[in-house]
Amino acid sequence: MEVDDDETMKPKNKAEADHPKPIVVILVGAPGSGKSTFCNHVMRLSTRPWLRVCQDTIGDGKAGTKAQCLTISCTSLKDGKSILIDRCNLDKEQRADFVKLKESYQVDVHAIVLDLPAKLCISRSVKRTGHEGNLQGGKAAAVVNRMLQKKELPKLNEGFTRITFCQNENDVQEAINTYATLSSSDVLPSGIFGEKKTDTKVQLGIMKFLKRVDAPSKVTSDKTIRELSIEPTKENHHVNEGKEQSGTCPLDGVPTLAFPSISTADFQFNIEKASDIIVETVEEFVNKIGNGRLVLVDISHGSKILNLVKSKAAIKNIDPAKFFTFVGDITKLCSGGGLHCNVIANAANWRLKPGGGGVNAAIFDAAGPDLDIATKKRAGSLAPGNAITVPLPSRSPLFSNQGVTHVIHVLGPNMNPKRPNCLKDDYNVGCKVLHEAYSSLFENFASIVKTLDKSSDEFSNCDQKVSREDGVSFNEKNKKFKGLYEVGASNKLCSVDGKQNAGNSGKTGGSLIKDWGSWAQALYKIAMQPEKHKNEVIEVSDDVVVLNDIYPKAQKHLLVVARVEGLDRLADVSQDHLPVLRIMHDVGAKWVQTFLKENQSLTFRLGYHSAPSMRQLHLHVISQDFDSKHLKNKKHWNSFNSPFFRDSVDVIQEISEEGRPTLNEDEKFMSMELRCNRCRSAHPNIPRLKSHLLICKSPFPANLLQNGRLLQYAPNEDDTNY
DNA sequence: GTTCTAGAAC
DNA sequence: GTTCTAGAAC
Repeated sequence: MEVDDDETMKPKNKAEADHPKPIVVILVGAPGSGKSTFCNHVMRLSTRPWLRVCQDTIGDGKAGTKAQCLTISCTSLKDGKSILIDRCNLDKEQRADFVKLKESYQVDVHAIVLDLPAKLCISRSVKRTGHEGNLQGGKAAAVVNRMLQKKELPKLNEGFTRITFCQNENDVQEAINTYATLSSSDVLPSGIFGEKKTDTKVQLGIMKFLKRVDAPSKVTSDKTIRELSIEPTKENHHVNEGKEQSGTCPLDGVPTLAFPSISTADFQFNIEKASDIIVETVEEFVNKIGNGRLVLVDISHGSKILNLVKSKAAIKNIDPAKFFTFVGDITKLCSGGGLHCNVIANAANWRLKPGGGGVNAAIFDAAGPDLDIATKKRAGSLAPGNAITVPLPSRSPLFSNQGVTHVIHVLGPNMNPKRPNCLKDDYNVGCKVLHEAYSSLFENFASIVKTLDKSSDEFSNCDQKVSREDGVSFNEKNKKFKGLYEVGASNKLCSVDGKQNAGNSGKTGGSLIKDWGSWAQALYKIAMQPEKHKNEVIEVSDDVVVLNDIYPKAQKHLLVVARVEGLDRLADVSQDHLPVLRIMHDVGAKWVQTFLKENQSLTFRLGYHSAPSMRQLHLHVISQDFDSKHLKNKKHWNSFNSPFFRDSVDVIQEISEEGRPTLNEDEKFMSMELRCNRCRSAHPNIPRLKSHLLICKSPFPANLLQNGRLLQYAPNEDDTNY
């Protein structure tokens, strides 16, 4: 791909050169940060017509109002003059009206953030005399301090096309040079420049969730910051190789789809036609993606497709907050460009295979082998004009480093005779297929946004911050409990008089005493006297009683309770109990078949809690949707979705082979991070997990699919009509 | 097991 | 200010 060495882009046609677009540059900085100096330097050196709009002097040399600043800004933009908004603009609200000029006048709006040390601003303010804003001397310190407290750094989603952060004099000088040398016809690339990764405001909760409670300690040098910016010069790419920063992308809470131009590279689709289709389809979908936004990304500064799309989108008046173009590497938008995109589109090949060069190779490469595996689970191929969403496993570097939760593979039409399914020059079909491809892509994204909307207005925290690999070894046994287990096992069949000691029954003849609270006796009482609990019991036999869990943790949640006196919990089980365990399993499995006849989409798991809260051995028969208002906390989740839950089939096998079951009683299982039982993605809290569960359609992990641990609908040949 | 609630997190 | 967690009481 073509890469411009020059940061600026020259106009692509004569019309553009004849009518250069003015730009709005909003200075953001405390008093004393050097805003006026910045403006003066730029205006002195620049050949472009500029107007400095300074609220301190706008009223005939005296302080004026924001409205006056806006009026004069409008007039200047109409005259083709670029403007420098020289006021503090420290919070979003102060800037908003000026950012809106972008829509009214179809101009780029840039921010220059003079984020210099407070001390410096104060000392300059204190020292200076004759300041336009009458802010000097002793009171300056207090004012600057107060203003800095409510400082809100600008973000792209406010509507800025470009933001430059300056944290020291060198940064300022560089920004002055950039703007001073900007001719009337030059256009600066979009994006965030010069942002210090260490200053990124990452919420503590998120860091904690990532198990990176310590704030990032690595201070990046100024040079490094530039390398991490989105400027994709060859040199930068080389230097920056393998140096992505992880988890430090600003979280602005907006679901964002980054997508490359489909079919215009290797598939040689006409760029002019492609740009029309992109803009048309974006226009069609921009109001169907909720609070989401679409970003067309290209790695090259001089990208023709980006420029074409940008200008056509402006003509169509597409909301620039909902759709914009971005120069950067689509696999490094967060770490390299400061733009968090939770979803990225891949210009895939029909086999959905890695490699081949271009975006496809880059994305598969950056995502690691997990993307290939996850893709294969979804589909083996893709037809032109289609798109398919693949949730990215959380261990993928693209997930952990860039916050990408989904990759949408898209296949566009091919016009290249050297590639499969070439349409030759049939643009009638080609345009239709490309439109379909983008439609399908945006539909996929819309459905992701929809599900995220359900979960929270603070979307970004949900999936993006998930990154850590499991820190807990599932097979690790807890020594303390293993010891207790052995005592329990040695006391097998030790009878307990529950009636005599209802509140404190336990094992005698050993040191292990299990103190069952009075509230923990309910199942025991029902198992012993089911006739007294006819309303609760749905099946009773000599060996078991079956009842609905009164606080079901899923759509279907039954308990099969053993009617063996003294068999309080799994720790009490020995080979002597194998028959009753098998009966419990069979009864559970029979109920599953009943439920599956009603609802074929359910999946069930049968198992025991390693350390139950309720007395009397009971088998949980639970559907795997976990769609229940009673599932409220981490313990609820982990008791069914960590090694704490022991599958009935495994328990039976272990007892048969080793004489006793493995217990995973350790409290650590209850505090494990909340991971989806299907796709294994981690979630920060129960509400977010539950929102995710409602939409996750991933297949169950391999370990659950083995040994009959999961019970699912299997069509019976007798039931078929053919 | 749940409910209640303080206080932490957002 | 609201949401969420986690510990105590039952």
